Amino acid sequence: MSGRAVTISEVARHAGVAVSTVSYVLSGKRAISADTRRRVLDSVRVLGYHPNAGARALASKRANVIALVLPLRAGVHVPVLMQFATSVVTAARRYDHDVLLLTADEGSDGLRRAAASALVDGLVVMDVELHDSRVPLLRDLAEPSVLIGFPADSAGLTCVDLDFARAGALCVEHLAERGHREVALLGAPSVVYDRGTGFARRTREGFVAAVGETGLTGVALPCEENFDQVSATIAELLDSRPGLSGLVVHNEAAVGHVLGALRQYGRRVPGDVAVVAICPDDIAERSSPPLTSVLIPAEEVGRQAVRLLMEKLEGRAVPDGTLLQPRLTVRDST
Amino acid sequence: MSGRAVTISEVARHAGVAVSTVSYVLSGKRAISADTRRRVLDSVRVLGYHPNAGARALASKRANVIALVLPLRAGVHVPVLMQFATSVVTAARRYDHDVLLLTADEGSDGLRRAAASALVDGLVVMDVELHDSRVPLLRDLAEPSVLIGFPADSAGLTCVDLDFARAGALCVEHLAERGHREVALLGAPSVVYDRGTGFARRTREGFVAAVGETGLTGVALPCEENFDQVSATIAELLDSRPGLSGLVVHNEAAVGHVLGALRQYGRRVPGDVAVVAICPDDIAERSSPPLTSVLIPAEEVGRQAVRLLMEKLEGRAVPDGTLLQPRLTVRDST
DNA sequence: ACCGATTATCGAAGCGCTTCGACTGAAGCG
DNA sequence: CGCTTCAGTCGAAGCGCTTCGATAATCGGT
Repeated sequence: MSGRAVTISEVARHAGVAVSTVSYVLSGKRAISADTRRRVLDSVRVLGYHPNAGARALASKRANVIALVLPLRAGVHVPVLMQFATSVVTAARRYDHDVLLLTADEGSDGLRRAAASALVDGLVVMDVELHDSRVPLLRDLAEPSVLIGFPADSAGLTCVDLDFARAGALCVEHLAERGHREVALLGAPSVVYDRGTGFARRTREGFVAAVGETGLTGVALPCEENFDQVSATIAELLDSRPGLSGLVVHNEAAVGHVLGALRQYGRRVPGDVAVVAICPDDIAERSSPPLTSVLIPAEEVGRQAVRLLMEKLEGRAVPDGTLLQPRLTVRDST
Repeated sequence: MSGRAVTISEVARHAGVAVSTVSYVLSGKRAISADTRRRVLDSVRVLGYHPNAGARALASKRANVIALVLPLRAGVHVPVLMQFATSVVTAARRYDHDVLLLTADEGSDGLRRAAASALVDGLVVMDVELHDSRVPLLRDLAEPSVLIGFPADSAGLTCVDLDFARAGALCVEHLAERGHREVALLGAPSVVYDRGTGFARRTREGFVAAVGETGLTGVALPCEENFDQVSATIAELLDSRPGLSGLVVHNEAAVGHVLGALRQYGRRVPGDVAVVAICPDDIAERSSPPLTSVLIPAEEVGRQAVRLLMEKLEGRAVPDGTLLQPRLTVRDST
């Protein structure tokens, strides 16, 4: 129950200086003598001063808050989302910014409101689809934004993402190196492709292209997320392609089921079928056997997104697209 | 690229009224004639006016923002966390509030900073442990807060949660009704119990108590989250307790593995072993067979937390503890 | 020892909003 | 019919901060 909040003028009085001097000590925007600085900082500490965010925002026209816009869709793997979110928050704090959480269900209006009311200085928009309704708005919003994911037309926007095409290709190349000749991709549920979700489609494209380039045989299939359907898909696959010996799984919710189904049909991993997953490390590690995988570098994507946004807030120019290179970790499944 | 933001005085000029009149139209705090109201609202629409959040916060001493404090711990199931988060955001928006995301890694300082700088009007703190270091701070913060989860000593705090003890008991009662005499609880990883996580311990207590009351035989075991360890635990369990026919699983990450292990050892569900899970519906539904389950009503918990916080912000008194009653959905596993 | 440049500090003017008190005219009342 | 009452509106005073320009005080250079 601290009483009324301490204001800058109380700090000034306590330190025996002008209000503006306190402000300059705290912001560092003008030279202040070492002696004065110390006295002011002491007073700040003694009184427990915290600048009032609203007043600061009003006077400086900077809220020091960025918006994080999350999707609320089926088929996006939530833990990965959460990794993005926490890395965005952590990164933002390093730039002395806070994060306001906006969810997609308020739609574009939510973005417009937050931006127009100067609640936030900029936006990080997650899980952008190929034809995303928020994109036109972002394009002509006064506030800068950074997208995680690439829309079909990314002109005039700043986007960051893992290079999913490369990730898909990397998996194929790894399997090819291991001597596999016939491979398959089990991807997202079909609804995700239909919706035009960039990362799913791009992974598939990368997979297909790499299959061509390496001279392998391969199919890419969507993959639902319940055990029975996964099991049926696997059964059909094993049946129709007896030469199949390599599997790429790009579906966090289904990897466990895939392994279960293979076990069910008596296929050993990696003896009979090698499996590469595109998923977070913890999932790969707690599977049996631990899976060779390409992880989504959520932490880095979030960090880069914030860094780019901060650069834009400073008025600096930034590259339009940033594609992070995937890395494959070999474990026991290939 | 909307130019400079529209201010209330531009709206006032456009509508031919005083600034204060516009303010009263928008807030409804004084009577305004129907005619004036219409003119003002028209101007607001035409000009695309959005009140400046900082100015509003400064003048009214209300930011209309609440903080959502998320944990960043292992062993908490992330999708459930996310459900909480989105329901908090959605609920807050219905009260015309936004949500600032704070993560636990900033610790208590983060809470203090957000509160002291008047960035937020109140806090919702998720996943509170029995002995949570944030609790003392919350207790004497000027800003109201609501906890999701119960600390050991909840005096002077407002807490909401699912009644996990009841949830554990409910599972046992259901198995007893189905005629099972010997049951087991597979809970969280042991680290979660050691940490003093309320929901894990309370579920176990409820389970144990109900086993006693119904006259069944039962054990409660922690459960790690990788397949091989789950498989070993199940093997040992089946081996040491041949009469075992009912399983309660309170571990979202492990349910899939549990079913896989039972399949591996030739046990049919529910023929040989009945399984009840405490987990979100989507996990229960996409398992094979679909699991009888008690779900964590994340949506309702979040909504209630926000409601309670809003009541406190209005200065109304609220109950200290709110326990939500669990409901069991019968599916194909029992 | 005087001058322009520098350095350190102050005072005051807002930033855009809410809210209080005051004012006006019309309605209600005996 | 003069008086209160009240609905409807206005003007102005802040809210706590940043920032601009001004003012002293200090300094090296000559």
